[in-house]
Amino acid sequence: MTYSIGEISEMLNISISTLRYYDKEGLLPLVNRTSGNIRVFDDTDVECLKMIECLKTTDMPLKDIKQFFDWCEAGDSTIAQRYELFAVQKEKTEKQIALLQNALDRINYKCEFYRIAKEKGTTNVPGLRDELAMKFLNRNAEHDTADK
Amino acid sequence: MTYSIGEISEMLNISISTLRYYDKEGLLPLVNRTSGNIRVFDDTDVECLKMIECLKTTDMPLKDIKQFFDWCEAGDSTIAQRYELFAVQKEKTEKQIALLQNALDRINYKCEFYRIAKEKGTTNVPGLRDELAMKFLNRNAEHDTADK
DNA sequence: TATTGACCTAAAGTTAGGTTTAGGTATTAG
DNA sequence: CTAATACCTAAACCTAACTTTAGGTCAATA
Repeated sequence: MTYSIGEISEMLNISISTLRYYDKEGLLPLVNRTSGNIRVFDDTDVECLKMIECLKTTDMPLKDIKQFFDWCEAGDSTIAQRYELFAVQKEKTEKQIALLQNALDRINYKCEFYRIAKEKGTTNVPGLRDELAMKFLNRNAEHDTADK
Repeated sequence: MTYSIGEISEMLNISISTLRYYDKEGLLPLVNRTSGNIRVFDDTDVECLKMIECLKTTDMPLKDIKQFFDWCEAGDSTIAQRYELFAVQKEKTEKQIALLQNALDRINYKCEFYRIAKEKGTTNVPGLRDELAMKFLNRNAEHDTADK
């Protein structure tokens, strides 16, 4: 199966200009062209793009993704580097998930805090501590006092 | 307890120039100054900065973080908006974690693939499929054929 | 008193990862 | 044959989030 750039754009939800940008940056070294210079994508190009999306999700910079594809092109002599790249990315991604989980816990606490504050009509809820909200409350109280 | 910008920078591992940038962008509306115009941070400023770090982890843009602090300053009339902000961010973060987990699964597969490829000295490992590696193998094979 | 180190501002510069624009080519439907 | 649509390149532009630079102030120390 082959696809035009427009079809790939629809399939993978990547804008046409982004696909061309990736190509220009050397991230799609295997894309063929017609005699009329038009890009022809096949299923393995789709695999490449899915790998790009996967690595981009983990915040790998495009230049590192390109490095990976360059190593792929270079052949079996670069297997160790490629292994290393994924081993490092695995570590980074696990850390990133842990950080996000931590952030999510704090956000859940805030959700709960504001859910109750919404019910009560005030952030000054006895028994529910929120340093940040308290700071603003105190600041506003000082203002009010100063105003008098 | 109060802290200088340098102490805060060390404590939270945020560069001094970034702290000043946040202040300039209005993300630290509550930081006091000495008579000599020097910033004096207190523990609630530390809380603010931790909240900024938390939200930044979840990829919230600084302008949205500023919006949150602006709502905090505005007082109880913005509780519903603040609740909504955290509810939305909770959803986004859960999705982001799921995406990352998915990417991690693929990366783990790649690690395993390259661990074995490293052992065997080739990516052409029978029984272990890797579309991407195969593409490069085939391409190189075509090259070799064309070269003859 | 002089120097050192930490602080200040404003403004320019940087980087990644695109998008937009301008001008042109290729393919297909009527 | 021609008009519409999809494709092409090169180069300029854009945005977020910083960082760097240049020129100056403040505070403690020798």
